[in-house]
Amino acid sequence: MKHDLHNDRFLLYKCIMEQTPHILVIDDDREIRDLLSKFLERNQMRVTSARDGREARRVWSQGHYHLVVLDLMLPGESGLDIARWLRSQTNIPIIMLTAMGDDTDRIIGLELGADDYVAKPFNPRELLARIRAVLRRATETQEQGNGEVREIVFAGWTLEIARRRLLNPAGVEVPLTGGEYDLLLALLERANRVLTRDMLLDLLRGRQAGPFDRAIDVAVSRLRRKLEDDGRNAQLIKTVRGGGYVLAADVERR
Amino acid sequence: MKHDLHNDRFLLYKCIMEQTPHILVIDDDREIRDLLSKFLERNQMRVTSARDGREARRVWSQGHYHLVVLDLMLPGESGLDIARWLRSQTNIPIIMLTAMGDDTDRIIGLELGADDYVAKPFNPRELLARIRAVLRRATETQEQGNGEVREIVFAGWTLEIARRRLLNPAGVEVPLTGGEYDLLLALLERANRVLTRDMLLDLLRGRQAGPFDRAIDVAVSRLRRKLEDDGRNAQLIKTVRGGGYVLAADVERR
DNA sequence: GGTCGTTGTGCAGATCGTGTTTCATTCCGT
DNA sequence: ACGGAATGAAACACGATCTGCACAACGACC
Repeated sequence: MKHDLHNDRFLLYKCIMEQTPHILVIDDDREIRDLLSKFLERNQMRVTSARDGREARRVWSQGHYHLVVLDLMLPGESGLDIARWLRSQTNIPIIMLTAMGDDTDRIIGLELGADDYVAKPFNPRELLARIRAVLRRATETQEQGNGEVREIVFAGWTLEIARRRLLNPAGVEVPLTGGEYDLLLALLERANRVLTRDMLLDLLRGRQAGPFDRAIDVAVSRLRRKLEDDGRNAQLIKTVRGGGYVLAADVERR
Repeated sequence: MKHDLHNDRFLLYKCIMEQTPHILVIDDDREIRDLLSKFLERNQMRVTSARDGREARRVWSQGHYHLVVLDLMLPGESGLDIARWLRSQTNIPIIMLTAMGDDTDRIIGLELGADDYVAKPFNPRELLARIRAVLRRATETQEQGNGEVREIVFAGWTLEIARRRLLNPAGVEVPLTGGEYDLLLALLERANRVLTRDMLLDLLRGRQAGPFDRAIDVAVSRLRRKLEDDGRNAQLIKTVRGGGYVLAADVERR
């Protein structure tokens, strides 16, 4: 599912800026808890797990969570009870793990206020997708009027975050590829600080630089052309020989 | 995020200042009433329900509502009668629940001034999305002074909400299928923001994308053709490679 | 049961983005 | 100056992604 690559990047960015989402997994099966921890953590989420209601409540009181993954079938206290208890505390999003893909379960789950449910046995990737969808819905509705950064202005240019596009000083759109946008954003966010190729590569692609890796150079070159910033006597993106690149300009966040 | 104290206070504040939307659900099926109450309430809405016209009128006179969800098929007094009666009282937004594919009902309902309709059996999330959309339209224009949004104008085209139809710049109707209308509305409502396929699928069908899901692509393609917006150099619906689609145009709500 | 309209899937081809290669140019220490 | 290392930029190549078409599936309506 390559097509949500940019969304992944966006999530990554948000994680760094705000806080990576923190998931509470409640399941009695140790294997599942471990599997989920590993898997979700590999996908930029923090995970805490609990084996039953008692542990869940204890853990709950000690941390802040963004979403709960809850097994409906627990020994002792039922998952439904835990859901009810959670609901009495907050309106945190809940994803239920149910036994059968039965519609009855779904209705019950939704009545109790689950935001989604996943049938067991489940595919971790599917659960991840649903977690993301639920988190997205949760944040989308709340950050309507929120004072987020909408655009970044520098040297007459404007980068619109929501639309992922760049306007030149005359206000005309200059089309950027995904990679170019990411690079520019990375530079702007650390304006006036030198970024090594390693850092940029790690930031943008999450990989290490090979021995003769010119990827960043080329990306910078292409971005410079679009910014009408000639490479030899570049004004905006200055190269630091043996060091990396700096975006040299006053930036204003709005 | 939602569950922390700060945000709870904020929500509380919002509730008091703006009033959480108050929904009146009119349906004879007890299960549906309960399901909707639970589901909507945990999505920050107040819900009152009535099982028939008599109860609806009684409840109506005792409270103040922002939107009505109305089942068309009621025993005794028809849903259409209730809609007519509601219309004689106010211009409160109405969302109709219709039996699957009953086109006649749909037409009548829309002519009576329903703001949207949802086919039964429905996905609660889809209904929620539509409720939010209708409420958003209603309040947005209220703030601008005059009444409800009747149509959305963009790049010369006009989308008539009440009649669910599209007029080209010359004023001629271009017939849209249900899915095409929904897609266009979803794009218009978030104009100039990138929507991933996941989001669109979630918004339109309440489901998540499979690994080779081409549904959205095709839908966009077909919509583009009707909008005379050639795929390769599309002006209205731009594709964001690896990201999704954006409707790029100034939109005016009336 | 047949037909039509709508929506999803598979496939082939076109397009676009990005890394690599290559070579010219610049920088800097010697 | 000279030469090696670093950088800029054009050309190329490959893969990922998008589009359009044809067809299949599905349900509604007659």
